[in-house]
Amino acid sequence: MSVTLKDVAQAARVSVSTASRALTGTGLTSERTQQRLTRIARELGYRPNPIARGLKTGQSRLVALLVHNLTNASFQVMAEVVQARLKALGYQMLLCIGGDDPEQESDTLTTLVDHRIDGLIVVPTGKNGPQLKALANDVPIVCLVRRDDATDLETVLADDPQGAYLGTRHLIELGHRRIGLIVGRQDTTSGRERLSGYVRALREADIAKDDTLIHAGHFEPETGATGARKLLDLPHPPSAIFVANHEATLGVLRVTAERNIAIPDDLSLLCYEDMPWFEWHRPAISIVDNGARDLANLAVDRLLHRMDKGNGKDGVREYRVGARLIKRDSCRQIDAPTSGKSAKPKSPPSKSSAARSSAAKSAKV
Amino acid sequence: MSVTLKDVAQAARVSVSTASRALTGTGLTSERTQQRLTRIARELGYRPNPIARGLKTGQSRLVALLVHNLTNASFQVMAEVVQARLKALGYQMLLCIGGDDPEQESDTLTTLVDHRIDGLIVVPTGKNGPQLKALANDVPIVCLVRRDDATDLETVLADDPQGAYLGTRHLIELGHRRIGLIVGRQDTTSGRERLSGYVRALREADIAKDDTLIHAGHFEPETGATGARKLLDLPHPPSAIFVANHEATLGVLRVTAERNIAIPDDLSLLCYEDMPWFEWHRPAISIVDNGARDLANLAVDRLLHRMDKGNGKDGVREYRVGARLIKRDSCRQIDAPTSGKSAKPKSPPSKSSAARSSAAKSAKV
DNA sequence: CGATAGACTGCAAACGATTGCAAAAAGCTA
DNA sequence: TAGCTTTTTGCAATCGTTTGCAGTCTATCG
Repeated sequence: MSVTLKDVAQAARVSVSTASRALTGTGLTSERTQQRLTRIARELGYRPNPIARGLKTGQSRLVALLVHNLTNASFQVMAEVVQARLKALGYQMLLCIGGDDPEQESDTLTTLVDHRIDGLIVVPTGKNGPQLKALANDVPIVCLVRRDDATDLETVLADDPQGAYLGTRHLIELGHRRIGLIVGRQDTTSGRERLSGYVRALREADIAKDDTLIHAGHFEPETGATGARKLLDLPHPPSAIFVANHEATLGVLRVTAERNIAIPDDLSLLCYEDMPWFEWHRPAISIVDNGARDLANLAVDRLLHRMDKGNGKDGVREYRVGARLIKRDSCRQIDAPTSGKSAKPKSPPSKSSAARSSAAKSAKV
Repeated sequence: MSVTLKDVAQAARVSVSTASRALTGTGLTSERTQQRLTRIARELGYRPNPIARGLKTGQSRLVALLVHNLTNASFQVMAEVVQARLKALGYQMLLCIGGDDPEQESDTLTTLVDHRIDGLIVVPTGKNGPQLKALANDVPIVCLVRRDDATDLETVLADDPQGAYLGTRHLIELGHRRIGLIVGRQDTTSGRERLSGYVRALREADIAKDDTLIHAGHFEPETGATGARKLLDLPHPPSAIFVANHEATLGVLRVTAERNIAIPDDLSLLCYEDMPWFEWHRPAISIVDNGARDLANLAVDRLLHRMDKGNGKDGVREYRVGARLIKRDSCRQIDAPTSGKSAKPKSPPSKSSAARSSAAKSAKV
């Protein structure tokens, strides 16, 4: 069907080996034949067959990215970054969706390695440590966003302890003392670390940790709904909720909408990881940004390094990418009942606050 | 490194060919050897090398999906559907992001075909017709969402004329006479067809088409912003805007927010294609749903058919998937100034309306 | 019992590239 | 021009499968 190296060689009246050497630019052919062959190849429209080449060389020029889903904006960004970087280097990205499901992850992993991918960036479920570890002997692997504790794979993580700390501190500085936390599964790195950041900020401010204010659950909108209901039904509900579980955000919003809770007047809301529309939402939603773009870039850097310099076990195994707070309009200053903290007023004067309340009422419809 | 067929054959003391036949289940081996070999293969952890197999058979068990981006919720859904369907059949999905950029599309296409993909579902930019057409000889291709007019490829389209018609009619039924339209590039099928649906609804209602109310532009948020400004700055601005260009939605929202325009009180807003958060937005945004899931499923059906039954030029070249209207809260009934149309009041009483206006003001901050 | 069909199996040639090794060609020195 | 080195080239094996063809074995039938 398509033009093969043999065709090119025949047309040029040289052997296939010479053709190969000329076209791959090994420098083992004379300048003249090289140029002649490149010309002929171009004229014939020759395109090397990566499959055949791969069989011989053991490389596929395929790099896989395995994420949980594509609804999460961070994963979207990462996919786009990884794709762009790899493409520039002549690799094709294989984007796989694992659904945070260990079985699917395991399946996909074997398929990928079967296909002799040259490298893999994976957001691990954390349940396939042994498999990942074994695979890492065959192919360079970099973990992203989550660590798989059963492995010692090179891992690029968001600075979740810091991010959660920053977010919590922000709320504290606004005068909140009862801060609800909705967070991810505690058997994941990110879940645990965000909780720890939250706790640290509380401790620093001498606020007692109240376990009834903490809701940990799966990475699903439903978790947010359940959590929000639980928190809001408390005898003494929180004045702010920190949704440190990205997927849960929609669930929380649903509940506040259902109950006509005005944000930020009745409740301050701080979320984790951006979504493109947070900025346009009214009120615009404040977030802790996990730096998805940086994470992806660093992961690619590390992977390329491994693919290039060998897949050995070198020194650094863990990289952290800084988180930062993006203040928008979903958190408000509250009148600190007793505390003597210096509180620069940040939210607009009462007029606006009143307007906001009525907005909340109108939303009842 | 890994276990090859040869190893299995040796362990079983048969020839490689027998091993191959036994394991691929050709039925050309005795029941006994077949079972024995499967057992041994399993024990040894043999996994066939798709590269080697591909070289011989010309198949890769790779199917590519080429979309513009991953921010568009429709593409997300499609990617997930396609991935799930293909995986169940033992194919790996290659997800590629083309950015609606002809050059990138062209690049990606050649790479994909080089990699001997078994099938391709593509949302074409429309600028690489000849190439697509040529490629279609080598590999089954199905176009999705957009048609490439320079080809006669099998294409699965949303019913955009109908969708735009439904949306526009909805607004008309609510009493709107001046309806702004923000729509995509007119050199794309979807762009043209949505415009035509809009026009048809207008004509049916005996409303004169006013070109100043129509803004066509690129598939980008910026288009929405520009369009919204243009429309709102009109001496006699529209009472409703139909954003029939999904990507433009955020831009429109930005402008309405900037200008404190209350939706739906000051302006009714109807959008095209869902986003997961439209439902949670206040007001929840009414949309015309393009049926992304159905589109993807149908595209997979058609592709599998081609891969299975041969890649010939059969009868039907174009499939349409119905659109439907999803009413939420961003469009309101307006007092028809003169028209005698029967108008069941749908929007809440004035009290709420007033509240909503003040909500708009509060958003100024 | 010998012939013959039918079921299995193995040999060897692909698939399209890469690559070690040795031969041929070219360049250089004397 | 012979002799030697240094390119440059070609042969052939190889990567791990699949598959046409021919050969072996068993069983069945006359």
